[in-house]
Amino acid sequence: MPMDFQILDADYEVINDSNPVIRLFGRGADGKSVCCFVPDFEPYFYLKASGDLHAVARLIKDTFAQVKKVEIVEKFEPIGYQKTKKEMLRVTTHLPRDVPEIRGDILKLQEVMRAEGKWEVYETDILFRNRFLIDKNLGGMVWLSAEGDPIDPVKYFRRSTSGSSRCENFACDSSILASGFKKVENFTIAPLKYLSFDIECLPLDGGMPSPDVSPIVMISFSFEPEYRGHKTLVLLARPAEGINSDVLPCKDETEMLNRFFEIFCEYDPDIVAGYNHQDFDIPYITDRVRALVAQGKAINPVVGRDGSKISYRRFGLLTRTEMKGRVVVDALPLVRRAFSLKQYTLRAVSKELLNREKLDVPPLEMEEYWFDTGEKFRKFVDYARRDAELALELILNLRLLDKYIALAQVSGSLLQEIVDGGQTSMVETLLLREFGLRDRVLLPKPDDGVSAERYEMSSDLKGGEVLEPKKGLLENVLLLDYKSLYPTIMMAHNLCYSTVVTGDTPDGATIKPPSGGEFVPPDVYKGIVPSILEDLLNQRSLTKQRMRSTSDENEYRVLDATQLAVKILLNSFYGYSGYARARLYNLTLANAVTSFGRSNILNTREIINNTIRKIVLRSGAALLLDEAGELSPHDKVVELSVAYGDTDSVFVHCQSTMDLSLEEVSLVGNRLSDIVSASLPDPMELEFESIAKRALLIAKKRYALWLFEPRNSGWEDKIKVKGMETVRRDWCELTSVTLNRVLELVLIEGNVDRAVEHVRKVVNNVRNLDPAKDSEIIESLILTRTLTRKSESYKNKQPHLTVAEKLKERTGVMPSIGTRIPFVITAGKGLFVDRAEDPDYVREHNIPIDVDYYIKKQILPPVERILEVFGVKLSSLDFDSKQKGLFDFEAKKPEVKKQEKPRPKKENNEKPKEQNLFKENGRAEQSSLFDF
DNA sequence: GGCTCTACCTAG
DNA sequence: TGAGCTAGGTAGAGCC
Repeated sequence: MPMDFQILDADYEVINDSNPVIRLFGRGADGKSVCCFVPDFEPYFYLKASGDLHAVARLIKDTFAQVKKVEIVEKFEPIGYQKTKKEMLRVTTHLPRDVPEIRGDILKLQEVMRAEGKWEVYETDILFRNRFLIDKNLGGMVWLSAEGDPIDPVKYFRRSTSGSSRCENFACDSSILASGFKKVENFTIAPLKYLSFDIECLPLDGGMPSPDVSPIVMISFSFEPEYRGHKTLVLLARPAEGINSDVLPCKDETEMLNRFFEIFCEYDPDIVAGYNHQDFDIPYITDRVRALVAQGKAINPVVGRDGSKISYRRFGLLTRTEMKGRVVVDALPLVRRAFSLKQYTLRAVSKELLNREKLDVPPLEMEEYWFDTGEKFRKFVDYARRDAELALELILNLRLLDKYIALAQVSGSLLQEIVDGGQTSMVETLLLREFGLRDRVLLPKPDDGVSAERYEMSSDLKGGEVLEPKKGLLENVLLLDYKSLYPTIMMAHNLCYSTVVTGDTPDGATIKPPSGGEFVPPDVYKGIVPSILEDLLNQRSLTKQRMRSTSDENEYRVLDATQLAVKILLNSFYGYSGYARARLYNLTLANAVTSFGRSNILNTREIINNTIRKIVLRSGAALLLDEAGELSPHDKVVELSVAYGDTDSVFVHCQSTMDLSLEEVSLVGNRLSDIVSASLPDPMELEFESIAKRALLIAKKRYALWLFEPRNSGWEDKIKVKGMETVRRDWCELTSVTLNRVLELVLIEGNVDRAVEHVRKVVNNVRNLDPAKDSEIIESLILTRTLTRKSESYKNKQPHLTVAEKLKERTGVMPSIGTRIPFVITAGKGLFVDRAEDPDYVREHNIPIDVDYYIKKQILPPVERILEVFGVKLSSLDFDSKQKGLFDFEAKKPEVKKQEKPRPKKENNEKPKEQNLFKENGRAEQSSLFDF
């Protein structure tokens, strides 16, 4: 009977020291965990040699015992348009590890052969499991239907010396030896099992615990679905009585650890979650087990589905863990990537995203709590439990994995690689597959020297064009943008590694980008990357189509994640081409893409400003001047000018002597989109996005819009802020709240007077700040900045570095690189960097705040940048001088009624990245402090 | 006050 | 945040 399962992980095992067997781990539709063994797949790579290839082939076979066979094949080289394929050698080895072993030495045969030219090896650094997945057109989270007989992995591996000890603990529900398999289309996700865990250590003197000496005293679990009726479970490293049922007291730490591994394997999770467990808990457990074993304790730390033990590897600062057959998912980096927050402590994240409180036990009192027998002990246990719960809730409630699962499916990379890494592995997987199908070989990864050289060169890569904004407050601004600009440029102009002219000269005309270089047109050779992009684009529209027709909520979510994943992949190829560590790096290509982009946006501006110039609105139609002919008094003439644009967007200012309704402005928007799109090569398209009733343009990459978007038969409005201090995390909340209010008053109510009045009040309140009374006010004065490097690598002092070093002095623990450090500026003399202080410390010690700094450096400059558009001067804001009536900005009432007050509630899965003033919960809270 | 440099964060 | 890219604004600090 065929077995259907979703591929979670893959690797290989060597049988009899001679035959590699692929192992595919997965979860079946029936809920069973599966290991599927696939024999008979062989490792190989390519060699470009010169001279008599038959002789070279013989020499290779004679020289290397690792080589199983050598064949002559016809292949294109990786980069450049080529008229014909070249003969190359495909070298098959016995074992996967033979490939890296001989790839260097094989090149030395060139001397032996006294051959001309330069020999090269290709595809020598592809992991065997990936080679298999790529060649068989499989991939991570793909559904597979496998035929074959059930086997006992223990017996199967008995012949193998390397695998025998491990497979004793083989942990899959079923194993089969595949005789055949095929990919299955299935838009559901297997019933995955999620487990998260968290450890508590007893540090010495409240400092950082060290695995050599500091014991693990508790391990908490959270399960989805339940484990034997438990949603959570807390293991204790000591006996205890009178504790509820979700607690498992053990004799000692060793017994607790053994129970941990037993429960772990019995539960058999697919997803192993935690918060920062990749960097902390897993390495700690690994080292602690090693320390205990060294003391003669017996611990069997199995976590892998194949019976492998817990382990980790450090690459510099980065830690990687692997649990065979499972996927290790650390919620911390996922939350970081998905949400722009001021801090990423579990406490801050839970509060912000789950609206859940983390419980707390002060580090210095942990010992006291642990040895307590009453309330404190129970608190400690609940605290541990809560942390495991929160980690799992983050992943499940926020659906953090959906996107990654879809990315795995669309790109063909394994889920673990995608969760751990960036775009590189996905792009390379797609490239390898497509290059293979088109008989083109791929380069190995460049070594560090080559990457460094390329890195120097990358200054030769120019990016997008940013148009100078028409600064000030504008009414009726159309927002148009190019849908997937760079991918569509690559498709439209056939830009690819395989079409760039580097050697062979094509017959006929070529495509010449503004940046230089030449590319062959698609009828000469259709580019590989453009083909991949085309497939992705088609896949996206098919997915969207299916979304419209499905009524199944789960399927809808999977499809939505899929179309998002496709979009991400579409946009990854350009970046890869200019990435110094890419297998395929080509600045001619990368520059061609951006240069077409730049000339495109400039052309667009030219067309709108000088070719179209005006649109005539007449009986529900938007006409060009030519089409309109003679004008009548009923016509509305709209004058167009591009007010701003950045890379792929254009803001068009619509001016008329008469009032314009949103519907009328839309007519113009649709017409512009049609005209400009028609002038572009397929599939490039300028889309009409939305209308800004008012737009405040401050500088390049800094603006605020009062946006209207069509929503079933009506309009939905919101404020969108880009680049300004309200969306920047290195400004305090008081700044963003104040600025948001100012923007709201100016953009929606058009009332500059009230904005000025508001700022005055805020300034006054800060001036008269009484920190003893308003200790919580400090909250809104906290700035945060990321610690980006080691102390010694900073050339200048930095406020957050000052604070980080103070923290190290006080607690003994230096915050790690990548942490966002909160700080406030305290009163005193001297440089401001020296007056940065930890907010908690300030609160505890009642240290006065530098009120002047907050007024002069935090509130006024950003506010002034906005208000100076209306002629308001800074001096009028700081003092209670009476400066009313100087400016009289009379706002026209918007002709479309604003949507009624109740705004959509902030949902948990909504990214706070995009600021919406009305959702700013800060406003209501702050109003008692600053806004009366 | 203007200029240069470092540092950070954001737009796209 | 040790692996996609560039463009660009603003601040602090040191220098003239």
